Amino acid sequence: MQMPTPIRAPTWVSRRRHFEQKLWDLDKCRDINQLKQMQAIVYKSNLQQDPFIAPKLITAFSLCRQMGSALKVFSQVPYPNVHLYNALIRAHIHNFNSSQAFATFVDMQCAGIFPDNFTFSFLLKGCSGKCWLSVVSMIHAHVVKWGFEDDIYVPNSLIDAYSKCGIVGVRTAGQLFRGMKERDVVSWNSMISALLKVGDLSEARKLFDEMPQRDRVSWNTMLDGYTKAGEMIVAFELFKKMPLRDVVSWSTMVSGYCKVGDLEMARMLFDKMPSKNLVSWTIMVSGYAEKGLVKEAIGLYMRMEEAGLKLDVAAIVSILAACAESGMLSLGKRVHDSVERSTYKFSTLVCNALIDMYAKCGCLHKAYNVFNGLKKRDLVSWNAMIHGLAMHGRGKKALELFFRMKQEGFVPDKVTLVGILCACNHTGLVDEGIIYFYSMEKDYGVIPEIEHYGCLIDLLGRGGYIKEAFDLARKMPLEPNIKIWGSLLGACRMHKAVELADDVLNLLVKLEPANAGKLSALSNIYAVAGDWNNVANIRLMMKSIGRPKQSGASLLALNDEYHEFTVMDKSHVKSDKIYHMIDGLSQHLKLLRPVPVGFCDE
DNA sequence: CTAGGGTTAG
Repeated sequence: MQMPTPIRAPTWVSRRRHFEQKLWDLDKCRDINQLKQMQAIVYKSNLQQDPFIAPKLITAFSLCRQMGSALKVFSQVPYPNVHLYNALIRAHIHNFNSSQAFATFVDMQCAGIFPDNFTFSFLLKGCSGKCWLSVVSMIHAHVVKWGFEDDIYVPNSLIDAYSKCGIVGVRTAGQLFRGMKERDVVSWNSMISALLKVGDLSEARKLFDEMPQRDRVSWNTMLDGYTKAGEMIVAFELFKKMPLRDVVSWSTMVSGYCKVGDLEMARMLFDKMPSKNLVSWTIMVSGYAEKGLVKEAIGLYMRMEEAGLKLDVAAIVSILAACAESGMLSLGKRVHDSVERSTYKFSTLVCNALIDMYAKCGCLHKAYNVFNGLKKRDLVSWNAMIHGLAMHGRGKKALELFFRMKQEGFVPDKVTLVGILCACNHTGLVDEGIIYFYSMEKDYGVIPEIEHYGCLIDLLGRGGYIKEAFDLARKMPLEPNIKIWGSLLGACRMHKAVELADDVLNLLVKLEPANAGKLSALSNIYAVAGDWNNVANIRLMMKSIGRPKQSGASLLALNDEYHEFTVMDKSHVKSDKIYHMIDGLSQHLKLLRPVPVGFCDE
């Protein structure tokens, strides 16, 4: 039997349906040209005030970064309703303009439009990533006032927003959570994640065990909590217990083992993963790179490329950060090559990572090339370049750049000032450093933090103002950390100040009793000064701690091969020649300049 | 017939 020919709808019907569908999905449109076409159709059909179409247009424009057009659409509706206001609030938040979102919220109330539960969810989303406890509390008050505290979405958003406001916020979130009439899995997960953010593993675990049902996010969140804390044994137990393990679970474990330095275990899990994605590969490659395992890192990176995976911004940035950390220039260059072949070479984020990587690897000219070629520099770009120059003794150049960035209208932040102090420090500009430090709050509104104090103390110590450095460390409003004592110790050694080193010893033992490395540095100071009694004391102390000092090693990369050196290392076959060379070099340096800092600034 | 929640891995 012959099948009847299907009746085809006339083309105009299908075209109309086509447009209807398009209008329906208007808010999902992410292509600006298509969007403009659609807008023309909307205007032609006189639908620009349609209560269903107008919000969609606003959303679409905001997603295409066209806030001007979005605002225009809004202004053409004579009496906007809640939906339209909500759409505009969300549009501002999509464009990272929370203050405009709040302004819209105020406008809306002035216009006599009541907010609804959506309004608050959107506003709270605008607080995420920020630490705005007072703002969140204010929204919370409005939520109570308008009676939305029992709408499950709103308190869930509140928990999330509070959880980003430090320990106080998390406590408030906890109160809110306990007071909720009903909680869903999102409420529990948000609360667990909040507790983990402030490092309260045990409380998080309590909730995790208590919650009525757990989904994969619950398990993965808890797993991540343990891996971030380096608790790999507990993490592994949880991992085994999980009813279902997805890519995230596996990747979390791989990442955790990488972080604790167990690359073998990490690789074993990586190989066993049922499925891998870009993130998993990135974790493993970065893990190798961060630990300086060149062959493994590059080998895996190449396999990743062969597997046809295309790096995204996050992958590039993580791998480059790992390269910067270990000084793995070879892999960093490969990543740069692949960046050059992609559109990411215009990305400020990616270029900043490249600048940092090259600077940390000592390739200042390459860092500078990237910096110069950058179309849109942001504060991070300047900071990375300034810091890079500063670290390598090019303090004058760093300061020059600092003046240029101010000229171009950038406002220095705390990171910039660390770079500036570092520049002064590594160039022997003691007076300048002191001046910058004591005027940074007045000039740039940056209140000195521990890093800034650390720079200044190091600067004073190196400059021979040991007494002043100690006084500052004792009098500063922050608790000195191990790095600060370490730098004071270095200063004592450099200037043979034995009596002050005694003070450091007492404090150091209190702060970090097991840090045998610092103890041995101290014993060296006594040794230099010929105080053999104290040398013996410290050796005894180190013995009682029972952890021999792990000697610090220097790494030198030559043609993708790493050479490791330790103090007095004689293991190299040509070590005699090497030491001969070093002796010659230091003789030469002594003749050049007696000061140990500031030797290579142009 | 509109829209919303958690971000859990790099």
